[in-house]
Amino acid sequence: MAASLNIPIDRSSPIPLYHQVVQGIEAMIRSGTLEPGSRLENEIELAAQLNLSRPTMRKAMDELVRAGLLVRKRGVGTQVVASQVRRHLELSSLFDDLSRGGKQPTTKVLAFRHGPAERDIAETLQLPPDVGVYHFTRLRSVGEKPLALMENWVRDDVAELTEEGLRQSGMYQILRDAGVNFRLANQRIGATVADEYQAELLETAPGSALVTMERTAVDDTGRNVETGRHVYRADSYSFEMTLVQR
Amino acid sequence: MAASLNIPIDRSSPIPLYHQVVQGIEAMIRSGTLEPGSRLENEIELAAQLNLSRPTMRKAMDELVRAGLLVRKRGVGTQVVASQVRRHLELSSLFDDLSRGGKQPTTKVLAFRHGPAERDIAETLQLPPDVGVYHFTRLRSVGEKPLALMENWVRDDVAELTEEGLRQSGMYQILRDAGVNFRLANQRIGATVADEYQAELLETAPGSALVTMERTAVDDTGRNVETGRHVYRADSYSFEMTLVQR
DNA sequence: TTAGTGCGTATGTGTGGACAAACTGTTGAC
DNA sequence: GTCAACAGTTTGTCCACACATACGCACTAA
Repeated sequence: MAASLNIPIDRSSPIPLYHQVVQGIEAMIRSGTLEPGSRLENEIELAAQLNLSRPTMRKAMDELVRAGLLVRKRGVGTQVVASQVRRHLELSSLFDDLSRGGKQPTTKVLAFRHGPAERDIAETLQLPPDVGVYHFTRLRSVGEKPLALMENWVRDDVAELTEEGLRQSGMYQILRDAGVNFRLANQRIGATVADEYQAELLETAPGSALVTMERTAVDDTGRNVETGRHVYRADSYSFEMTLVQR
Repeated sequence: MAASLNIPIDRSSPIPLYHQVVQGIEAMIRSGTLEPGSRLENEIELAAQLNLSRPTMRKAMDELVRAGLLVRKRGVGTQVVASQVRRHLELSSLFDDLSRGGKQPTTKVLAFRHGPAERDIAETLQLPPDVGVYHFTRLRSVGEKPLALMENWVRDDVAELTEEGLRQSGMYQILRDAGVNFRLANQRIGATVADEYQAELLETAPGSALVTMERTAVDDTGRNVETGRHVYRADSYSFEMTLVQR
């Protein structure tokens, strides 16, 4: 038996119709109203039920297929994916992640400098000659437990950063508030073992495992705004993601 | 000056028109014909140049925006992203990755078993009661250099696996050849340090850093086909990806 | 000089229709 | 009884059109 949708569509809302449908179906899947593995009515029928055109309905379903929540097969139909799906790895900061998880992250600024960039950083960020960088190192903890040691470089023509500001909130939040719209980031995840310096700060033993992450973030004007090198205690942090076949 | 496109469109090809455009633009960007940061003509004009409708043109550009190669701004136009963009982290095996990189991966099967699943594995794979698993451990090397130690479980109702087959090619290749269409995978990346067993096999020192990866893969019918726990030498392997803000 | 207004331009959203291609189950021939 | 051809269903692709909305710039008025 194919499942119908019962989603309120508000045509006066500023939220696009297809996105209202996306939110509605996602809510039904995550709440269990649409069971894993169940089959949906065909596109034409669903569009008619919600008084939408088929292209609009399809656009909504396209997004859900990309997100990995639905699976389509020509000549057969559309199904809800059986396994639970995490949200796609997002372009967010550790601070936001922890905050959303109900944790209380605290930040200690270990070093803070503002000036011209070293050559390798200037190259990584593709900096014009007259643009400098903020360079700072932070220790991020949850409760009393240190979690991450983070070194970052931010070009100084996108926002004004202060040591005080970095203590108060996440770097990404500050940059977003300053009008930076992040678009994408190149990221590399690896592993290393703690040296004495890292071990002392992270309150772990030298030689214990650390997750390493290097990231360079790009804004909507195509500038490389920020690059950083982070290490995380492996016993407290790992990267989870859902990969979707295209 | 806004850039035009010069892409051959073959309307008799089985490849959809919008995908031909995607391939064409991507090729122009990667070859440098379209320079990073350069602006494209507007959608209407580009569609006209290629004798396509605007929706088709937009669908192509949508994909490139999602892939992080283009950036659009309403009222302004479409630009090529300045920084170089890696391909999105794909649902592929280490074997494929190495082969594409021109390497010659070799595989040693350390253990191979076929039978009923342990309870935690049965739960992870959501196995029906009468389905068993293949359980095997492999050592993957490039040249003489060991790179990864991989333990996997595969449900036995999707394909027939043999020790010999696993020596010859990658697990994903075997499963694909057997008609399994992978759709998505949940994956977790972390770090650990090598114990004596791992160190000996990977020809490194106990206590050296290893990248860990756990993955469960889902096929297009929604079944959890495979799960595995891998460790990689951190000095030889890391995970690279491009995150795209949506 | 400067702040605000308006207009042109480009992308964003939504509709309707047409035909193609793939999969499934059934029918019919041998 | 087996297998191939066929028809029905459903998603995939493509087009033409209309209107909404955001951005940037030039012009205007205080």
